[in-house]
Amino acid sequence: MRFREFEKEVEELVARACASLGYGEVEVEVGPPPGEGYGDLSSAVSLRIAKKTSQSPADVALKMASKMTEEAKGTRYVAGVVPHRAGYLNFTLDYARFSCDSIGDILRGDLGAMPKTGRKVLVEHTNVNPNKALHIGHARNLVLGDSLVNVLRYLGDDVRALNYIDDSGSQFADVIVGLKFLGLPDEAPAGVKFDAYCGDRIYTRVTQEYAKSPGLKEKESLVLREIEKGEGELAEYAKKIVGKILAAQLETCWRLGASYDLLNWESQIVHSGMWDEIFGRLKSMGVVKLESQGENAGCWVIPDTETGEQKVVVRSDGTAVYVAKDIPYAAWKIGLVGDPFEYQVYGAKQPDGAVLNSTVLSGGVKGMDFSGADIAISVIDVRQGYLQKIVAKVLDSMNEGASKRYLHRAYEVVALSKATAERLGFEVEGEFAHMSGRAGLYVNVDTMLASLKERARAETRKRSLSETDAWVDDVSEALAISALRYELLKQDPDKIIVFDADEALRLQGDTGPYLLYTYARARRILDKTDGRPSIDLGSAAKMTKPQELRLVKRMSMLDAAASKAGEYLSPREVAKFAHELAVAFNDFYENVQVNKEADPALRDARLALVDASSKVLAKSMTLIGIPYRTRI
RNA sequence: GGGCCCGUAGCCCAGCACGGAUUAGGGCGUCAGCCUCCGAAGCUGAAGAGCGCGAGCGCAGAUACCAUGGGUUCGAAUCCCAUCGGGCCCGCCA
Repeated sequence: MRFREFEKEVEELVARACASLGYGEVEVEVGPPPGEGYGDLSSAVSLRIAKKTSQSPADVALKMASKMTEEAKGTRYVAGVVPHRAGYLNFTLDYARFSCDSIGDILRGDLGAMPKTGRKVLVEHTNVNPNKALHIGHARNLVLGDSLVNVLRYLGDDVRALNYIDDSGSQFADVIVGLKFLGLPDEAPAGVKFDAYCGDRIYTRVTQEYAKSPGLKEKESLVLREIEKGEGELAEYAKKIVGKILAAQLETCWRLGASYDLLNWESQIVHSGMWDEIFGRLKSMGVVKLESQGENAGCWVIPDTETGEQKVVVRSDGTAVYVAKDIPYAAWKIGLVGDPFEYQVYGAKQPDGAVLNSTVLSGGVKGMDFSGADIAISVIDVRQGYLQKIVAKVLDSMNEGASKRYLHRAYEVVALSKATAERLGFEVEGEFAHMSGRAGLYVNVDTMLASLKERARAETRKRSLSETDAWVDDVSEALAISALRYELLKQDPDKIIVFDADEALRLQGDTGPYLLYTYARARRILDKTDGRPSIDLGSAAKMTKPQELRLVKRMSMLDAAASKAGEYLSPREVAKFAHELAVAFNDFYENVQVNKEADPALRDARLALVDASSKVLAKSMTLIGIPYRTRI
């Protein structure tokens, strides 16, 4: 987008000035000025040069500015260079030209999406154990991962979204225990989703029963063994149940706007033989060794040379531990092993129309080009950091530098506020309580969305008395999704989100609905006009109000926000951008008349600005998976 | 014992990645305003970041201010070290 071009011009000006004034190689950096009245872009190079050459920063700035003023005339967007007495160089934008170009680009459909990079990226996210409904902690994972997928695609990467299903773990096995050995029905009661039924009524129940009757716990290992074997009546039954749970979970995922390209199954990774191959290689390379003494005697371990500790990877009974299932998956992703899988269409329609595939061990097609990515990103909560590090270390030992291509996007958990946890019937000592699926302490996404939707519905109905119920329903759904996604995305991933049910129901202030409202406001202007959005250099020059200029400038920074999001694997940069753009638009809206403007050329230019900025807002919302409506 | 993360107004957060220009921004809440004017899910203003008390004032203000104390620097909310408080991880569970 055009702001980046302006930046480049400024960087070149500065670099040339440094060279011609004999300052030598200086790292040119430009950034946003601290506030208005300091131009549109600033550079502190003069401070650095002053230090190097022991001159006063103001003098350096003055010299450089006078050098650049002449050259600036040859640029497209740099209107002027102003030295500041503190030693900064401030550059101002030629707004007429800039507005004309920026708005023109966007109206022609150029929203800053980048050309293909050729980089193949896998993003693994969601990964909910198939034994319960998604709770709001899972939603944080999904929102982060799904938004990241969108952002990276916008940045030109070839991205596949992966969802890993742990269908051979104890959490899932416990559901089978409940169904098979506690005699619980394998149909959910009317009105209850199957995933919620399994999580809320079976899994928690089985956990309680384990405490009461120790014999039952043996059934868990029986189920695990049968599942691992992969054949027989119990295994077939488990397969059927996992499919039902997954289908219910995916409904929620899709409702949240996520979509996936591939489902990976833990059971298939185990059966694929990848681990045996990798294990063999690790043995011959001496990365793992058979411990002969101490408490790990009889186990294959990875020694940590720094701490002297060991991580067991194969138990003394010969079975592989959890990380040993993660290692082949990771190696498969970045192409350190051959692709043993075949692929089949999973057969359900996703919201964005993308085809969802599933791995199979036989009966599918080969060579779907999922494995062997340049970069693999795993969105997994911070508690798995240690294990992810071990995985990365093993990858490095298989292939020098491999861990640079295997990235863990960690994020902190979602906890429940004291008030919310207590309302669920739990006693809380501190300020908040960690969720626990086992204990039944969590807030399901579907439940939360239902509450949000009801609140949104009441508000929407109040404002639109003559609309149909279907319309109100659609809008309320969009508001509910936006509220939840924005809430989970806007906060720093390193910080725990303390979720408070009341607080989260807010539809005002810095929320998702603010974005929808702003978009609808903008579209309203375009609906109500007789004019046509159009712009040329002459009409662009008539837009001189600070609110107009701020809006144009902000709008042209979407690509910069997305780049930052991609660089730091942090899509909330886009959420922040969307919010800032919405603020800029509302400021414009309150202070600048569009349809009442008497000068038709200026009116049309403003219409063009409204059209363009609303398109950018919509695009930024799409990147973070927030739906928008022309009216709400 | 080892490691990771967090600590910014009553509450929640942004700013920290690359140290700089100032009133350290925003939301919630509180108080006061704005719909004969393109949608009030919006916007504007005030109070709120140190100390004291009769809670509104007073004291500060070459400046005090981002948990506390040091350090680096011409310059620190931002970098480094230590300390305190909170959370998490370190299993032949997954």
